Amino acid sequence: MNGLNDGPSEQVMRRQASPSGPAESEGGLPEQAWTLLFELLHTHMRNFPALAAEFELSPVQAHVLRQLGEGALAMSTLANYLSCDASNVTGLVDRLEARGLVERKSSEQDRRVKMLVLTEAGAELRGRLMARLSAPPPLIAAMPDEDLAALRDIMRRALKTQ
Amino acid sequence: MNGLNDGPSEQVMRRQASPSGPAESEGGLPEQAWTLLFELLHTHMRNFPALAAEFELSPVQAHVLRQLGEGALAMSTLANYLSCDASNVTGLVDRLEARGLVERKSSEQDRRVKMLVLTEAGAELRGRLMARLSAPPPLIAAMPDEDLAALRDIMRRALKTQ
DNA sequence: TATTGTTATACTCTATAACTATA
DNA sequence: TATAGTTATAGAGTATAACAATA
Repeated sequence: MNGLNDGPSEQVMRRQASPSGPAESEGGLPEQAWTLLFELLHTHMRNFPALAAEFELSPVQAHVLRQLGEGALAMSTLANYLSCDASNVTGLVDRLEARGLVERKSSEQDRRVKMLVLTEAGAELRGRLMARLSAPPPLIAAMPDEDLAALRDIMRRALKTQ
Repeated sequence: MNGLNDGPSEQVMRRQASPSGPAESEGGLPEQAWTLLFELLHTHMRNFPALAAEFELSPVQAHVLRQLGEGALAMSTLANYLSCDASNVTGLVDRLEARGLVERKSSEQDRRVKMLVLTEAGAELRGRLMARLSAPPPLIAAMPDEDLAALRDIMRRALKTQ
């Protein structure tokens, strides 16, 4: 188990929206919209370790599995993706390899490079992880269809323009 | 420095949208909308350690400062908020206290409890951190006003209903 | 010479378990 | 007895620095 208190024994002291950001009414339109998204975002970030722990993965390991689904990746590319030093990736991959989730394959073109690929077990675990990650959180699930469609269209445009 | 490669010496190998989730067209409206938001979310999550490092904070320390801005918090409440064991909070607060950012104050009502408050320096740092966190990311900043207003209104409704 | 990955070392974050001081 | 916080210990994530193999 990882990243969680077991019991619901706590006095929760729930807070209203925006426990952190500036008043939502401040700033221009981008700030107003972002401040609200920020809420959802940080709630999700807070829950991510617990979500990864459901699969007995650390948050970083979950990121690695997520990324590795796209195909083979050089260790250095992974280090870059994770914004961490290459020396970390060695240990990170050691542990994933020990669990039989990934494999190192030496590159033929450049024998310094080691490519990472998911094992069958790794791909299976990744599939379950991705399904879990892709399940809309309650706040999204509760939205009316009209808002969901608008949100989808807005995000489609934004990601396309990017 | 923390959580970052220094140079832009890497071959970036950028990917298109959705490096992870299921096809965006799958599922119902909630899944479609969520899959797109998911993209933005994980990009933000990936950058969070680097962002915290700009203030020489670990990601967790940044979360603590963010949360502590709302007022005094018992150590146990903070542990609950962070979804971590109480024993971690001791060390976490030790380090923040050593840097002069927070203070422990014994509660008068229950002398077992220690309340955490920001010092003046802590409040100042938190202010700069929050300003940085609240700055809309490029993807949001580039949205047309019409989409921003719609997004804001949708999120307002969602957070209110919650 | 420069780059890829490893090893060595040190610090932070995390968990569990045993302890203390209060309640 | 139960709870809030600490201490002790161990494993994982992170950084820097030095290194081997390869380019």
